[in-house]
Amino acid sequence: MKTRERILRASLTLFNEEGESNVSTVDIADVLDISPGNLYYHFKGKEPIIAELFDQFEREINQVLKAPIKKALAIEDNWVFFYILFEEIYDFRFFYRNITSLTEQYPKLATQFRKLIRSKRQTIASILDTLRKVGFLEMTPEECILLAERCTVHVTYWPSYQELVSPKLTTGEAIHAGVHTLIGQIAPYLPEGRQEFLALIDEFYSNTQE
Amino acid sequence: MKTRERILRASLTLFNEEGESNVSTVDIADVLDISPGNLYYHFKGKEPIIAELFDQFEREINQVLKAPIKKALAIEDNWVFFYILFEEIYDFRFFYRNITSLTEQYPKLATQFRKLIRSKRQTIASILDTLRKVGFLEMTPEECILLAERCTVHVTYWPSYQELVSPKLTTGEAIHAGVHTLIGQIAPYLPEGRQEFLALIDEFYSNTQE
DNA sequence: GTCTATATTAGGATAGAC
DNA sequence: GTCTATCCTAATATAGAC
Repeated sequence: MKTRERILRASLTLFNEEGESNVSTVDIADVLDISPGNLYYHFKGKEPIIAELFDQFEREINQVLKAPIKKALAIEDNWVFFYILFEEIYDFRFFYRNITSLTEQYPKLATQFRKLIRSKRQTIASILDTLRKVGFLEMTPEECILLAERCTVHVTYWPSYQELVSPKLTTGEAIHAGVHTLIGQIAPYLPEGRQEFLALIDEFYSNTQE
Repeated sequence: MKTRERILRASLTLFNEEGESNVSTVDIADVLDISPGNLYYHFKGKEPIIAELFDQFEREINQVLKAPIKKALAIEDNWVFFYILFEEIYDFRFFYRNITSLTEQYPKLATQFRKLIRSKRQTIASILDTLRKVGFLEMTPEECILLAERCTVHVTYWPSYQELVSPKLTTGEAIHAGVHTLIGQIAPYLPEGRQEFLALIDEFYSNTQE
């Protein structure tokens, strides 16, 4: 693998594990056994590294976001959609752990992040709206918009919350808990059988663990 | 006002406005027109300042949290409760803007913050449970617990979300939007009339603006 | 209590040899 | 492309005079 690519990978790992602000250019060079000078030959500093990582994240998440729009969704597809969305976020979770300080330090990120969140909200809203129109969910269009916004907050901040209150969970457990809580948010709009619905999602999770 | 107290006030303002990591001890000394040496006479650095600010926040928020438990609640009292809770959080919002990096840098904070969030969840859960028991909300005890957790995530991260997606809102507008969205989360468990319920909260807000 | 002056350190960044 | 050496800067922290 080329040095440039190795720097990106190592940075992502370190940022996720230690938090971006706790990782210096020297730290990155250290784990790669290259000199700081070498690192600076490839990237002028942390900022361009982060910018490139974000571009990569943006591309991947946009793949995820545009997938469900294509087809009318079966219910289980939605669960899968949220699992994949959370997994993607976990892969680049350092962006979410400290959104505010990152966007303060790298103003370009603020614009990109805002745009990303808007896309997420938009996608979630159209999924919910589809489910509403086919009668699977019983709600007004206004409620649908509010719900989409709450779901957006949820997918954006759940990983941070989880890490704060239960730092010992594995990623898989944290993601499942996130999806479960998210679905719990949608369940009350089912015309009936919301308990059964929540049980189904747990069953689904158990199956994926085998 | 004593210098020690002035340092605390100025630090809180600066932290809220600029973000904790963007404020140095020299910055704090500057706005107060005192020397960095003088600041270090009163506090050994930013850490003890932050620790003392958090203690203060903890005391105040605990006042807020234990209030609603005392009495059976009228519905409007709950709105007021959430307004006050959000206001308190906004007063010390720098803690919430970057929970993760703060708790990484000051590990003591992590423990305290976790405890605080547990109290919040506990209080919200008992409010909801009361409303459930009197039949105002229709849900199982399990749903009640899930809802309390979602509400906790919401009050914890809403300010950050709001600041990210709509940085131009005034504090008052942001808080109202936060309460509105929060109530929207509870509304679906009303046996009936959830639209009217949401309209009520807006009306309530308009009244407070006069 | 408060100041000035200074020490220390860590991180970001570059020049020039290989 | 990579290294070594070095510089610059900002932030933390302390010593000692007033």
